[in-house]
Amino acid sequence: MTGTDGDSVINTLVDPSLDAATEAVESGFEAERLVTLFGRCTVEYDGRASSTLGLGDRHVMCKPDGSILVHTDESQQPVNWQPPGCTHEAGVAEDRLVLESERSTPDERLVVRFEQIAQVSTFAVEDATELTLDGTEEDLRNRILDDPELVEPGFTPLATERDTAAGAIDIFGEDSDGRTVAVELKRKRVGPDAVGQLGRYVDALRRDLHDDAEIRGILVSPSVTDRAAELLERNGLEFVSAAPRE
Amino acid sequence: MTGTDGDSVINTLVDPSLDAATEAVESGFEAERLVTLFGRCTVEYDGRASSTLGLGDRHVMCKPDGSILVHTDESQQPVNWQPPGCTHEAGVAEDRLVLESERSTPDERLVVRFEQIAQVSTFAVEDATELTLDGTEEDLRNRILDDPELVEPGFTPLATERDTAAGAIDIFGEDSDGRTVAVELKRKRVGPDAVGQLGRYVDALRRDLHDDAEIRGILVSPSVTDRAAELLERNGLEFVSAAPRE
DNA sequence: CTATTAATCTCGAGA
DNA sequence: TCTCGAGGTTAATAG
Repeated sequence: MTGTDGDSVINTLVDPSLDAATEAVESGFEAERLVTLFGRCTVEYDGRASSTLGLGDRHVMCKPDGSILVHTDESQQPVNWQPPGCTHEAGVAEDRLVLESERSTPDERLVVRFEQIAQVSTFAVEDATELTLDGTEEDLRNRILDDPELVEPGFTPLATERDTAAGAIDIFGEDSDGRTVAVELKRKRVGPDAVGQLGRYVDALRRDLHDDAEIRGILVSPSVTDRAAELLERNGLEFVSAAPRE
Repeated sequence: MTGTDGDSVINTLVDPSLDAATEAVESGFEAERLVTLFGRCTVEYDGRASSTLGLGDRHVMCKPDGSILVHTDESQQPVNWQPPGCTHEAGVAEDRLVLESERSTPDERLVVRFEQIAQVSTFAVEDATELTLDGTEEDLRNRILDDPELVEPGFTPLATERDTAAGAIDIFGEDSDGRTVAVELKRKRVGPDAVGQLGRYVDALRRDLHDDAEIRGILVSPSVTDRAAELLERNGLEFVSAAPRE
């Protein structure tokens, strides 16, 4: 097996002694490596909420940015975690490897106690590249700024992220009759919440502009739910179907 | 090293050959084990959105429930993933280990191509216990049902999850004067969205009950933002401060 | 720091 | 299957 010393890309121990495991984790933290453990453990969390998790086999990942993830064999989401910026510590208590992760603002603490450690690995990670993502709300905005007729013939965008007392309007513009138009963009099918958001912007515009001119609110998304459609109708708002791509 | 055969709790290969790695991953999928890989790879995703990720060292976890997670050394969130229910496949193409994860409704596909594989592990996971979590919205609801005076003296809960055309009201009840009260609960400080939600419930009640009786809407949370407070005021809604615990 | 909103949000419940 | 709302949401961005 390669990588039993701390300078290798990988350092892996299978069924390690308590001392060997502790030393591997500590030196992994020290060297700012990605550290993973697999074994039988309990987990306690206290902070914004609090939780306990009884004994079971879990996969624990500690990242050099201070985040920690505890995964079971189910679900995309970790069963417990801490966000980046936490301080990790490894120690031994009552003959068990104990991982502690803490942060402040808010005060939060995660403790993992291993009854049995099946594997410890530490990895040196080199990753220069970044993700490029398409099909976001920003793509939908760019599509509409490129071709405002997707909203309606004669629509003229005047600003993006135009600020109001209720928040920023995605696209602020006017229609062919010179009426003010607030456009709210959503990349996918939306429910009543998005209609409420648009309604608040239109209301804020009416108060901000305090004139009697008609102000239109248009929700642009691939589709809306029935309740959202009702709410649009009742609030005198409009809907235009458009998607971020295709 | 223990666990080089597929029946052990762990099966780990460090710097494996392409064939050995492929065989380990395939037998891990077959045996419904938790499979992890670490190595230099690219990732492509196409589905609800689409993304590409260039070469870099990443940790990949495939769970027996069909989920897959690709982690870099930063961030709590995976850089790419698929939800549970996907079909995993491992294969070799152009001298590289390729993992493919697919699902339908919606059609989504994730492809990981390894240029170099530093480690492959498969784990047999036994985990009978479930997480217990405190400090949730349900805890806040139970607190208030135990002691309705937390809302106000004389408040009487009549139903939880009371259905309206706009959705379910957390706590439906009446005040000491017999007026209908809709209570919306939030476990933490809230913004304008929660006020909109409460407003929709109250409006729906007014339409559903179609009488002229006054209907009160009360938001219960630890605190509200300034804009939320304004919006409450403007919509004739009320706020009571309470938290899920302490 | 706080506030606001997007997200391949995820997840669970209910129809 | 879709819809809806909670979440220790997380993450990014603006103030």
